[in-house]
Amino acid sequence: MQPERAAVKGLRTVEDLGKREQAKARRRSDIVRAARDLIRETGETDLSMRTLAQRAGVSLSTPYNLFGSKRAVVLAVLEDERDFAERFRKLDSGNSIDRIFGAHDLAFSYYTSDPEFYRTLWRALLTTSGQDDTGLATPERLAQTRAIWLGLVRNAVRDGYLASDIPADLIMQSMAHVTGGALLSWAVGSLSTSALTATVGVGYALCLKGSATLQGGELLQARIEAYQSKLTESGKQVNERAPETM
Amino acid sequence: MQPERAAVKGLRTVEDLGKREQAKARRRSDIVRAARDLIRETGETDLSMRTLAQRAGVSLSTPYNLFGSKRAVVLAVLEDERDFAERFRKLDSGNSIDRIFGAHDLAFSYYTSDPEFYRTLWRALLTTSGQDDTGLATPERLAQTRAIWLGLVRNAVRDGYLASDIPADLIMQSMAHVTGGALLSWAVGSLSTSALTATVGVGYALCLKGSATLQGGELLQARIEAYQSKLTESGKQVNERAPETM
DNA sequence: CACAATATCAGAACGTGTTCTAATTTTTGC
DNA sequence: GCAAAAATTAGAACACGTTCTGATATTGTG
Repeated sequence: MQPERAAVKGLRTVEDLGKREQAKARRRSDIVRAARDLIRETGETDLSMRTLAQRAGVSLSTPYNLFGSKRAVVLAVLEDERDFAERFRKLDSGNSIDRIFGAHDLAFSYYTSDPEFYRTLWRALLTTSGQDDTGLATPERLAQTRAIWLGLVRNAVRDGYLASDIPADLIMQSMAHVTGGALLSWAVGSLSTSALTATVGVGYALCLKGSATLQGGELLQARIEAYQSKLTESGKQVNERAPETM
Repeated sequence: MQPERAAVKGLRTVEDLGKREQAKARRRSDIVRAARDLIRETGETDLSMRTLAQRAGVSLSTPYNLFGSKRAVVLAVLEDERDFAERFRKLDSGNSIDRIFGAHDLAFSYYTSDPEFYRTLWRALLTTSGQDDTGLATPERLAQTRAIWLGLVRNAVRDGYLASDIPADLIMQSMAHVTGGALLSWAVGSLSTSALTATVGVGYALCLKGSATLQGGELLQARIEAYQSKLTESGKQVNERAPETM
């Protein structure tokens, strides 16, 4: 609302927000950076708002003024870290099925490349009570990733890999739930990092194969078998526990 | 360990555990009952360990002695409430595909019949830190439900509804993750109670259809369309938000 | 420059899950 | 019965997320 008011008064442009807003932005990024560094350093030790404020050189009240809750801070860290949309645009390999799983591998490469970090992040998101309206992601991020994945699935339909009898929305929603369930199991420790990507990949492939044409079915079957061999491979080292829900 | 020691000394049978163990069992059930009643009454107001102890007529330390954590108490409430395995045995309708979705409807009827109660329960499970080994369910319960669902899927394979090229374990795991993701979305409030059962049903059907034979594919397609109409029906009243993860 | 608005600050405070200590009660084993 | 063992108890304590209050500095406006 501030920029709007400023625009009405004709004193400031959107780029130059005045010293007040500049200082706020600086503090905001200080806090996010401090949170990220703290998680990276202490790892499993969950970051507390008091140590966070101290590290950011800021009062305990300030994060609450600027973000509203610890959950919001963690969310900001998550979005600051993941430039998924940008990196996503750079990948255009193979057919529309390949591109779906390319996006999947890209998305989960964040988690598998730094498991401690993202596990702590996820755990912090789950632990802090969601009494405010914020869910597990920012509305903007939600809309963005939703649009991306919906486009991917629709392209697969367009290219004749998926039949059009089942709405792309439903398929995408099931895939999203597979993601959520797997990440939940992973966050609580009952799904190993080495099995994470492949497990979700199998889930995606199954959901998609449910509405696949003959042509798409072959590609998806190959995907499933590839992920399956990865699973048996990693399953030898780590004794896998059963999934949590049902 | 105690009953084992008693059996060695030959003083007590398994049924008669001595007054000490009897009193412990009584306190245990008192605490579980008090927790259940408190959630049922106060609903959204999360139950605190102090009010719980007071309600159960017990010290604050006792729940920690007998259960170990708040999470464990909530877990006990959940298991005390759901006699799924018993009620499951009583349903034997139609073919093996029908039976899968019968079990699904039964399982989720718990949630939809008393949403406030189970939402609070789930939220308490998520919120309390899982630093101990307990996940989202007791190991025994986990093994039990896992065996049930694995049997259901394997029966569908046996009856020729599903091909055997994809292991039943993988299919079941994907279904479990659909469940977990949907329940997570539901717990944080981004999936409405009216859409819960149908949404998960579609996810199940998609996962299964991914490895279905022609015969099974038709049954599953019918399921999907039935759930789909339920979703558009309930979607008119409630404005649905997008799923959280991905 | 001076006044008003705004934001941060230090710090206390509340309620939470959890742990700990010392005292007390209850059961067990002989 | 009596001593030992085991469990519960009251209560303080700790760290946490969050909120609130009043003081203090910083910025915008005339």
